[in-house]
Amino acid sequence: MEMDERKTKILQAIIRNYLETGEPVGSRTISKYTDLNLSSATIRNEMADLEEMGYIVQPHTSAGRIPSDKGYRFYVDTLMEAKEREVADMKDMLLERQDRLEDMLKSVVKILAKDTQYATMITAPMTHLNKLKFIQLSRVDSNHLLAVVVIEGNMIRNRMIEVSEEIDDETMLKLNMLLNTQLNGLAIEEINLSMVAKLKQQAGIHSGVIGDVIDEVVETLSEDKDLEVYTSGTNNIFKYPELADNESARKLITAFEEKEVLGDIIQNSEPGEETGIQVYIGGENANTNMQDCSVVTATYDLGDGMKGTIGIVGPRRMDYDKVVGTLKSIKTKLDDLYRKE
Amino acid sequence: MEMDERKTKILQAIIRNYLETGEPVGSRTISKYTDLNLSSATIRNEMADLEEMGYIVQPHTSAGRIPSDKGYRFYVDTLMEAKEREVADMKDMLLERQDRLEDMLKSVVKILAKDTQYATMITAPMTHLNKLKFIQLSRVDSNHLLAVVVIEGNMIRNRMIEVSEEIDDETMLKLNMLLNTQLNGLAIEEINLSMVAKLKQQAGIHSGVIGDVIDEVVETLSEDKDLEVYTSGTNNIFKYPELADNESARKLITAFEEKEVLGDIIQNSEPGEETGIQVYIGGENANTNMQDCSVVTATYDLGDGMKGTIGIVGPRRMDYDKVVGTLKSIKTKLDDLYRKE
DNA sequence: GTTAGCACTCATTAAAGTAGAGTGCTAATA
DNA sequence: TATTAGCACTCTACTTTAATGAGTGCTAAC
Repeated sequence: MEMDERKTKILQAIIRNYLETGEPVGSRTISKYTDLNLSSATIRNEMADLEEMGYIVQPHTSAGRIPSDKGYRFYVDTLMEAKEREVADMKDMLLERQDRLEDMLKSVVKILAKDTQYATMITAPMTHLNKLKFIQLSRVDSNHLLAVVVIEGNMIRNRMIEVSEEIDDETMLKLNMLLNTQLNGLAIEEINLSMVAKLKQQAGIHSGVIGDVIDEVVETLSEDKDLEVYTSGTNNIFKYPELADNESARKLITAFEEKEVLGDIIQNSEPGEETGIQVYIGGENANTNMQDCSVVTATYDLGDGMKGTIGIVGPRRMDYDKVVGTLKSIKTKLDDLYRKE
Repeated sequence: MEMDERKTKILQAIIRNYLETGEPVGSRTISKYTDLNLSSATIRNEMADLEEMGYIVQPHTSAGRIPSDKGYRFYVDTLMEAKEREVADMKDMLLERQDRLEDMLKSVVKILAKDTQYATMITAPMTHLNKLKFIQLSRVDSNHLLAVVVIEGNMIRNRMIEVSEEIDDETMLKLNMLLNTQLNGLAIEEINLSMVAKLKQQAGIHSGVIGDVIDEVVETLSEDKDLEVYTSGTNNIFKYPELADNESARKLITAFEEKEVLGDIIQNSEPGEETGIQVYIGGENANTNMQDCSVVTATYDLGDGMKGTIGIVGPRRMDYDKVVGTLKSIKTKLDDLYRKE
């Protein structure tokens, strides 16, 4: 049996209706809902077919139908019309362009959660592929040095280093020069052992300090592998009965608390062809805690290889049109934001 | 009517039992539970008295009694024996003394949540009373300066500053000198307008940049008013039926997501006499979202006026002995940690 | 002052009955 | 051949009723 136009229309009507109400939809409803002018009996026959094909299921005999994962998938792939949607407040916010990326991300998830009424998350752009732009070593007090590392894209990392020997101003200057001339422009993968040895040699009697510093720099650079994830609107899950029961809620809250888990989910999402947007429906999610819900992710790109991901988590019956539309719009904005200049 | 020893014993027995089971306790249970050798009828009479005095309540006629807020209060104030409790893992962790305070705090809440099975939170030590220790201004690229500010206690803040005019090395050196000689050792409150004016004057043609920098510095220093709060074990609330229903859970999750709210709660807690530990039972909580639960806070002190707060949130019938004991122990450890040296 | 005994209350649970939504199937219709 | 009206059937959700039992308050006896 294959999908004809009428079946498609009916399936669409079922899904649309179910997205709205959250109740199984019956044949009579569809008979009136659509402009097909078919009796409920005919619809019933078609629905039996759709069920056989696996697009819809019955929670129990004598209930209406609800979309299966396959049904949603069909809807998302071929039926959905996601128009870019303006998000209020977002525009102003992005125009201001907070100088702290962190604050910007926090604002984005927050606005997104408020706008969509789902739980949202966003990862800071990954930087471990990036290049060292600038290192500054300063003496804070007699036995503490401060290493500030700036990475391409102006991400800043700093680190206190304890030193046993006191270091005079002249040496500081020399060390700074050394570090900057040798390391700038390198990606972390390029900092290998032989280079470290060379640096240490050049540092002479201060090779110990240089060693420490480089260790710290490398660690600093690799450290954002446990990348930051910001979340918002977790409480929105209580708006959807299918997620609000004790067990599901616990699972989700746990997942949202353990940012590492979130990071995995969000990071493993394929960039998703041309759009950069991916939809994972129910069982399609790799993470077991997420198989009761749907996750939509969007990869944004701030240029210089700095990519991050936005994720929206809601019930299976989430408003895919709206969510995808919103994400498209935000993705575009973020992509444009830094690239323009 | 006043509290005699027998009433006290009975009240204690009721509370202990209720803390364990979460079920209203009846007179017969107490009659067997205690070593008073009294019949249930006698207990009933005493319980009627205790109810009249407001220490216990009946959910409904023909149910046993449960402690009222007043009852818990009495228990916490005079009946509880909180012995310091070792927390596994904690010791090792603190000995290592992560160089990033942030990581340390994250570990603490995590371990605490795992140990107590309640939801936990911790604030980073407040620094806004602290003094500027060190400022470093560096040129990152032609139109970006990086300001790194180190505060007493080695808290680091940094900030990118956009400048229109390019600044040469010599000027950078001068500006750095100027900033450090003039501002070091000052608390934020001491940086006033006349001082800023003076600095600008001294900076001559670069007064614009100096102005920007000072603005940023001041903002940077004040910025940790929206202080960091780390949380863990939020999902533990689902372990306690009285908090796990939809409405209560939503409230709590929301509170835990909005760190500002948490910050208020945790910050407004009185240091709590000699122990530094405070217990807020049910309605005693100022925040409306928290009135279904109990909150125990402890103020820790890393020296140099750097104080932070730990909070544990659980049901009214939380194991106060354990929680207070644990907090005492951790508080001591944290207090000692940095002070020793 | 303490306790045994008893009537009473009320939440909880189970069982039974009712209503209604929706289906599948059949036979009639266009 | 496709569509539809009609009907018996199914199953959930809700309401009602009854049974159970834990626990109380009170009284009278010890």
